[in-house]
Amino acid sequence: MNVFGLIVSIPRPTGYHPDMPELPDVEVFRRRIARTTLHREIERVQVRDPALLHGVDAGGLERALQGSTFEGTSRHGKNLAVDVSGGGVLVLHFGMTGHPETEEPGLSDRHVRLVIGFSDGGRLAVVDQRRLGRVALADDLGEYAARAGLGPDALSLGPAALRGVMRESRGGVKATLMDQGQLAGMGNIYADEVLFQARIDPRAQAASLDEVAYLRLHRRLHRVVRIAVERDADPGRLPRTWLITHREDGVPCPRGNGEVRRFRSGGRAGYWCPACQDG
DNA sequence: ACGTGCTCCTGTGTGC
DNA sequence: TGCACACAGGAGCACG
Repeated sequence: MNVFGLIVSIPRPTGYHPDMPELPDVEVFRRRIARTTLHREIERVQVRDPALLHGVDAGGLERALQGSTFEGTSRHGKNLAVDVSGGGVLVLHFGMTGHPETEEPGLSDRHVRLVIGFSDGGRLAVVDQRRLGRVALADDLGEYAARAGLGPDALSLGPAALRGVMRESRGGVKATLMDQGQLAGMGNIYADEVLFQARIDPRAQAASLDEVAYLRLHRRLHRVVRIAVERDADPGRLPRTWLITHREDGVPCPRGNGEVRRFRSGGRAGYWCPACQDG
């Protein structure tokens, strides 16, 4: 290894993903939008990328929003809804790389896909580099969730309900956790995190776990989401004992047991600690 | 009813 | 310097 090899091998923060909107991230988005955009008259709607619109065109979105105000927010899984005073909700899904900008958005940013301008000069923008996000209208978020075939929000499931979902599944525990039709909100990153903290082998069949493991799964899911939201889902502020900042094959386990391993399922990379996750 | 693999999409890093 | 390719992963789809 030469000097250049040393330089390029300086570890960049692994697992740092500025945009990976899963349940905790979307909850942070929701709170920010609730803090900053309510009760302000919508003056203009600028659709910069119609590809994000689902079931509505630019004109329809403009008619639904213009002159109205946002009056409240809700979240279901990874979907965020903003109540529109004229009726209905604006539903936002951030795909893999999306996020809302509520401060002074850099409007020249070419990744800005939607700008909602308020009459007081403020704005709400949707930024989405990879254009996998979605903007839609619905009567309410429950109606949208039903139409989209989403299961209950992951946080709304009690221990017995989560156990029920797992016991009825014939798939893997990680795939079931990420199945938005069973429970909505878990993505690749947080599914790995919850399984790591619950000490469950991600390759296990969902129905094969013992009762204690289901309880751990439920408890850890809630705890992981709560702490992540408290810390604005900012990986840099999450506990260093979490897997999320150690998503790299061969690095030491953040809990001090062996090494983190990469595995693949369904074309997706996952990470786990074989020494910790033996349940 | 599962998993797998492909597609959408853009940006980054790596190998030749 | 460029070209090809893998990878990132949310979600929907065809396939076996």
